[in-house]
Amino acid sequence: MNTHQLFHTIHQLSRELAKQANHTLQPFGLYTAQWSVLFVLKEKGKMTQKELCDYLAVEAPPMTRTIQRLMKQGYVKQVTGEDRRAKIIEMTEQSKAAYPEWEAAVLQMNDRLLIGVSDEQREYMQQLLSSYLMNVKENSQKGTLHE
Amino acid sequence: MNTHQLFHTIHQLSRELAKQANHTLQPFGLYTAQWSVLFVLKEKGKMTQKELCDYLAVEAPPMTRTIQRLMKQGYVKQVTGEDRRAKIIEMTEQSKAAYPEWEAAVLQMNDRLLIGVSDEQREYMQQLLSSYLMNVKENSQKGTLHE
DNA sequence: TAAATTTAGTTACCTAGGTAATTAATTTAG
DNA sequence: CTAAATTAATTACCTAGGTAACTAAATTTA
Repeated sequence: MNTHQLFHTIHQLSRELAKQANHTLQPFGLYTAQWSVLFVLKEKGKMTQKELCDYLAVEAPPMTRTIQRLMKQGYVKQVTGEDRRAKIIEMTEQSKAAYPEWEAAVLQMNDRLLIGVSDEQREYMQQLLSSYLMNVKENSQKGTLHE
Repeated sequence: MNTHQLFHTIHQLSRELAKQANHTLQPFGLYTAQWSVLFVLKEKGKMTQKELCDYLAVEAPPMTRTIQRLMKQGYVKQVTGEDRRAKIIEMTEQSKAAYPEWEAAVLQMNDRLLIGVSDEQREYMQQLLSSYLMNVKENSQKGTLHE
């Protein structure tokens, strides 16, 4: 009963947060997947698609789709670098200009959703979840390891 | 930075756990969505689709799909009751017979993924996440409330 | 250096879940 | 008792993300 419940709560919370985020981003024509890429690009500067995949822990195909969509909207541009396989992604002037407004909306949402959760609780929750995530990633490989 | 990170960790953990669960259930021809329904039916007995939706916090359309699939596999049957709008869902003899094997595999997986997380930590994590989830659901309505 | 292997990205197809609109049955008002 | 409103489920279409198979470029290896 216990472990099932934990799984279910995490899953439900993830969906609920995504729903809220999409609702918050809707006025700007953005969805959570696109927002996550823009957020990372703003923090880290230009990156290849591979680096974005690794950083966001997403497989390559969904990343391709998200980036193609961001390009269509004019929020991101692709540049070919030294390695002609890789595509370097960077924000456009347009999205750099609009970014502060998007971020403000997201931060306001985060604050609203965390009303009633103390800083300490949030901090500890982050710590527990990170450690659990690491465990899952480590222990998942044991099933497929050969000896 | 903090609240973004929390969101990201929850999302990533949810996906990683689903991936593991799908991998565990694959030999039985089941996916997580189907398993979650079978698990609830086993615990609670026969239920209408609406009750399943409420219990699992999933919208009606995905539930319709999951149930149709379970019916095709012969794991579940639909019965019309008093209220001829509602469809009552119950497990078949086939799935009742196979259930213990499925459950054993899932419990073994849960235990494996929780290696390195103490019972206390798991308990507290559950508590924090539940309280956060309740918060999110409450505070989400404030945005759309009229006064 | 030529051949084999690896790597970055894309395409096609899959599951999971959400919203909006629709249908049919049931309740509630008038 | 009839008309309006509500409710359970479905259909159609959307986003998010995953796997497998493929292409093209770069790197290893023989």
